[in-house]
Formats: sequence, structure tokens, C-alpha cells
Amino acid sequence: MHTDTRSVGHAHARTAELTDLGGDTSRDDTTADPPAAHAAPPRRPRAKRLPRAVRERQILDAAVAVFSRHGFHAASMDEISEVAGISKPMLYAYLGSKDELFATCIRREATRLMETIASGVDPADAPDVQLWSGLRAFFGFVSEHRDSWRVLHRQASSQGGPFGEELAEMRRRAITLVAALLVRCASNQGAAYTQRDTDSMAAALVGAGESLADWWLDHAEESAGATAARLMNMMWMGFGDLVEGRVWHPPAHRSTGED
Amino acid sequence: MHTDTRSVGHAHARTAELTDLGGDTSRDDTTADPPAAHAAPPRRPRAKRLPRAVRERQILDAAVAVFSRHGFHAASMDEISEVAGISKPMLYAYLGSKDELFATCIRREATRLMETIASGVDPADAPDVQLWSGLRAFFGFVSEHRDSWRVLHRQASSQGGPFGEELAEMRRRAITLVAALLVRCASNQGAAYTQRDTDSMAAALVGAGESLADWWLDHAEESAGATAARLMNMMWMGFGDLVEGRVWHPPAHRSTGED
DNA sequence: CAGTAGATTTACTCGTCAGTAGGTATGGAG
DNA sequence: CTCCATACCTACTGACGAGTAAATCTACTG
Repeated sequence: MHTDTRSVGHAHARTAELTDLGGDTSRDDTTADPPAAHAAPPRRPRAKRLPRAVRERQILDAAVAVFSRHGFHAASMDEISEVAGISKPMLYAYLGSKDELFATCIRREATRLMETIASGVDPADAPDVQLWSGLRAFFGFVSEHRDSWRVLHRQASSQGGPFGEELAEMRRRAITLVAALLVRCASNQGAAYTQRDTDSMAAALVGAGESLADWWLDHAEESAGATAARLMNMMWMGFGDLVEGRVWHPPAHRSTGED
Repeated sequence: MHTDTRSVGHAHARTAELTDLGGDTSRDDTTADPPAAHAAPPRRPRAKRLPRAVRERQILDAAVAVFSRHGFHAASMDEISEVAGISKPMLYAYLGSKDELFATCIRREATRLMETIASGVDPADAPDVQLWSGLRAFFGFVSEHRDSWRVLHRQASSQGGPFGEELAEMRRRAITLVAALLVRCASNQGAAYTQRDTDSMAAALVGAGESLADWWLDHAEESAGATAARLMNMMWMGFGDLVEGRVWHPPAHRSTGED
């Protein structure tokens, strides 16, 4: 199991260039190597000179993709640099250590997500409509940035370290936001809830959204709006109403019309 | 961040044999080792001889704890063996490779969880009561086996490998089970749903349960039953009913009475 | 008490990876 | 055309972790 552990994961295309660490470049070609077979290892040409800001974006994109595939620990800086199209020292020069890089990814993607949702919600709407718009925006983001979503949802939250903390913080903010929305819904109707009530409901709602998003990634044959409507129905109406045929319908006006 | 991430305890005894190039050891006893002050590293005494089955259980318990803390990749076999109170080769002798060990953990914990839930549900009950009992059993399990839950929920599902597949399979089974329950609920009332409808609702429900369980772990000041009731209310009644004061109440009879 | 099976260990090997030292190329300012 | 700042690279180190070879101990059987 040891010799072929590699089969479990990892692309490791770079193995070729890493194995000749012997260092002795003045090697005699007479003994070991058949001359022609020794084709030059496909060395990536020197990257074009680019301004720092652009490279940083490229690197972050690559990092998100790799972290998304392998998770924090299993992702290697070598692979990230390769995907980014530059060499490892550039990573360190621009983004610091692996931890810093990961934290930066988390922050960027979380911010994107939050902003996407915020810009999709109109605070002037009724609370239930706000909830609906938020769900739409959320599922839209997930479908367009799968890698971002994977990094945020799975990788970050499973790391106990300082970044996991960073992500947990973002998640708490999201839950808090939803909770506030629920409070407004409730007070609209004169219902009174404890903070514990609304917080727990928000946590469950966010979790349902996450889970449904994952499910959707595996059964992606419908629009973001349709999926959002599923969740909205479930949460707003509940099974009790649903099984008796009472469903919730999205408001016709203002809908961005894809469902 | 690099040099001190791991715990300090590693022997690296081979350094010693690399240093004795000279070969002449004349009067060297005075030079190298500060004899007394340099207390011997606290070497664990030889483990007591135990039958294989018992050791295997111990090892699995330790593995679940360590995987729960660090995740699959960051967990080291050294740490697991240390926590288990035995040495590394025992791990390999009994449980095979790291991959096999992890898969075994997953299977054991997933089986426990499923059985706990199954034994808490009476198929003779009405569908909604079955749902309620299942939720109770689920939250009860989570509160009593936090490590198991963490391994199942976060670590396993984030690994793309063969074991992640194993876990994803378990999760699918759970979702399928819930979906079947929903179908029974619906047909009881004459409502008709597509498989897609029930599957997605089940996925959302399972996700809500997972998320609420996580939330609960951080705010554990109420019983499993109370938390289950929260989710049941949310899912069964929906916000629409809840904000208007219509709530769902657990059946009084047969309740194990802790809420 | 000898003998043996299996429980347990020490002391390694080999591969990978985070992070770095020190050099090379290149585009724009003068 | 010549600097030189800085984008970029090759080649390396030090450390750790998975997995193993080859003992060594110990409980039980005869």
C-alpha cells in the first residue's frame, strides 16, 4: 500500500522534475541514459512579466481551484504555483505563507458571496420577499462559482485553525443576518421569539441551504431560481402545509424571470 | 509557522550516528552528553498484552478522536498510535494503511449512527411521529458521540477519495430514507410529488439537521429533544405558520419525556 | 519449565512538502 | 543605449510523515 499510495489522490505531474534532485548536472550520459530517449522535460517557459496586482489575482484563482479539489492540507504550494503558471517563490513573495494564502482565499470568496447576496436583496421589500431574493442570489452564486463554494463550505469549516475561525466567523455573520430577517418577519406578525429561537432557526435554514446546494451540484438540471423556490417552500410553508397542497409562490413582479 | 506547527516530540536518533565520522572515540565520554540533567525522554512503558479485538477497539476509538480533531490528512499515524497507547507497527498490523483505518472508522461510526436512529423509530407510528422520533434519536447520538459526528460530518465528506465516497454513500442512504418517509407523509394526504421533489426536500432536511447539530454543539444548553422539536417545528410547520402562532407539538404519550 | 504464537517494540527508509538563498531576465526611465 | 527595480527562476534545505524489517517480550500450552 505504500509504494502506490499516490493512486489515492494527487496529480503530481511535477514528479519528473523533482526526482532528479541529485543535483549533479555534469552527469555522464554514457553510463545510464540512452541519449535520445532523454527528451528535455517539458519545462514551462518563463512567465511573461505582469504587474503585481494581476498576478495576485491569478494566484488566488489558482489557489481557490486547488484548495477546492484537495482541501487545505492536501493541497501543495507546488501545485498551486503550477496551476497559476508561475514558480513557487512568487507565491511566497506575493501571498506569504500557505496559511496566509488560504486565509486570503477565504476572505475574498466569502466577501464575494456576501456581496452577491446583499446586492440581490432589496431592504425595502417585505421580509419574506427578501428571504426569497437572498436565496436566489445564494444559489446563483453557488452555480457560478463552484470552486469558491467548495472552499467555503467544506474545506474551511473543517480546519480547526485560525482560518477555520475566520470562516466560522463569516458563517456566523450569515446566520446572524438571516436571524435578523426572521425577527422582522415575526414582528411583522406580532409573534415574539427568543434570540435562541431565531438563531437556531437561522442555523437550520443556512444548513439546509448549504445541503441543498450540494445536492443541486449533483443534480444540476434546474435553475438557481427553481432550487431557491424549493427551499423557500419548504421553509416557509413546511411539510404540514405542503402535503395538504398549500404552497408558496414567488411574487410575479420584479422576479428576474428564470424559474 | 513552519518550524513549530507540530508537537515537539520526535526523536531523530539517527543524527547521532551521522556525527561520528572520526571513528576515534578516545576519552569522548566527557565531551558529548550532559549525563544527569538531560532527563531521559519519558518513554511510554511497554503496553500490556491484550487480545486483538480489544486493541482494535481502542485503536479505532483513538483514531476517531484524532481524525475528529485534525481531519484525515493532518492526522498522523504517529499521533493516533500514541493516543491509542501503542506503537505504530501495531496500527499497521491490525488496521492496515491509513486509508483503510479511516474507512473503517467511517463505517463503524456511520453504522452506529444509523442503528441508533433506526432503533429509535417505530415503523408502526404515523409518518410525522416517525420523523420526530428519528430527529430525537439523531440529536441524541450527536450529543453523546461528538467525535463520531465530527468525523462523519466534516472530515469524511470533504475528502474526495474512496472513503469520502463511502461516506457520501451513507449520507445518500440517509437522504433516501428520509425521502421515503416524506413520500409516505405525502401519500397519506393524497399529495403527489416527483422523486426530485422529495429528494431535494430530504437533502435540505438532512442538511438542516446537520447544521442545527453544529449550532447545538456550540450552544448546548438544552436537551436533544428540545433541539429536535425546534427542527420539527421548522420543517413541519414552516415560518409561515410559525409567525402566526401555529406550532407543532410533540405527541404526549410514548415520549421519552425530556423536553 | 520449555516452546511457541502472537503481541509489541525500536530503529530505520523513502518520498513529499513548506519555505528559502541566490541568481537571471526584462521593461521602462533617463 | 544603459541602468536598475522588480518580476521571475532554478536549485536547494530541513523536517515530517507513511510504511516496514527485524527483532524482543510475554502469556499460555504441554
